[in-house]
Amino acid sequence: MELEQGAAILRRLKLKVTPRRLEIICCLATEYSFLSAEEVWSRVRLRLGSIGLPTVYRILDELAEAAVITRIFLSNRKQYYFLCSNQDHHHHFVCESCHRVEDLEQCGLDAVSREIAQRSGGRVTSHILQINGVCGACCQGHSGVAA
Amino acid sequence: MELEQGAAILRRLKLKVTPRRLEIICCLATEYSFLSAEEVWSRVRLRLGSIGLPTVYRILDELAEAAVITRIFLSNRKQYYFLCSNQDHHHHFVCESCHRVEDLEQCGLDAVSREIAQRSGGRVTSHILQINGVCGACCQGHSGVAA
DNA sequence: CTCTAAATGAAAGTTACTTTTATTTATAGA
DNA sequence: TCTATAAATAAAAGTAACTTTCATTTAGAG
Repeated sequence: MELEQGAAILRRLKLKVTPRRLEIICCLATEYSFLSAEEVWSRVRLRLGSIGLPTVYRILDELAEAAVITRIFLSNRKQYYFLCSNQDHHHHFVCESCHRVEDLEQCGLDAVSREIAQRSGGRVTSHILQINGVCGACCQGHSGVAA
Repeated sequence: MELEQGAAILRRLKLKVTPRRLEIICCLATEYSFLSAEEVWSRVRLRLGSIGLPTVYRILDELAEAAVITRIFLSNRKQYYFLCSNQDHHHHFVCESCHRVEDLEQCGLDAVSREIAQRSGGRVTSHILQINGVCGACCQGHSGVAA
């Protein structure tokens, strides 16, 4: 992702365009795997020289709240993040071995939202759909990374 | 849920049938809301007299790993748990206001598993599908509980 | 250029679990 | 029923993933 694309995202969110935010967006955009906050921290420190871990947490949280990046749920209680260039609404297949993320076809949950609204008068605000497994490469014996 | 049903679940999992495990299963079975570990702890303490919090965590984790109970994901980083008497594979609509959980129709993700296997040779091990929103009662102005 | 609100760093704090170890208990087998 | 033993539990201490606070810096509007 070009810097200008990151800047455009930040302007759309009415966030100031700062070097830290740009680096974090670029860092995630060049990864095919989901990353923990600490992993993002160590990567962007290489390029920025110094950045505080609370800043990383704050920026990741902003981006996740704005749905620019996706939270990945693992059974440990760490949060992981992934930025997908595909901006249509869709979901992910997450490899538990190498942490690579693949796109899935668009989800069919609009019907579910309508069902809930009609059945009980409720309102859907968000949903989580994440498929976990082991990707093709890892199934064929490539070693993954530690969770 | 009767005690004997809880005992049957534990025997199926090859876990010893202990008063703590039975109380935790019964506690969750009589709730229409998802509960945190601390909430489970305070409820079962009323009936057991005393139980350690690590025991609660261990038992909840065992039951969640065995898919007897469902983990609920919120944006805070606490884990929540829900026991659904419906033992068919299905998913939940979670009210962010009152923490009540409603069943959804059976999910259509078998096709997704097949797609992944065919496309890349990967293997699906589990998935998370959770719909968040505000239930009918809460939309109509009933006050919920604090998250 | 200046001003102001937003962003950041550093340090300390919080909390949701987790580990460890000694003790107790469910239960399989005698 | 009794006993042995492996599993379960309690209590206390520990860990780690964030989070808060507050002083300083900086982006961006005017």
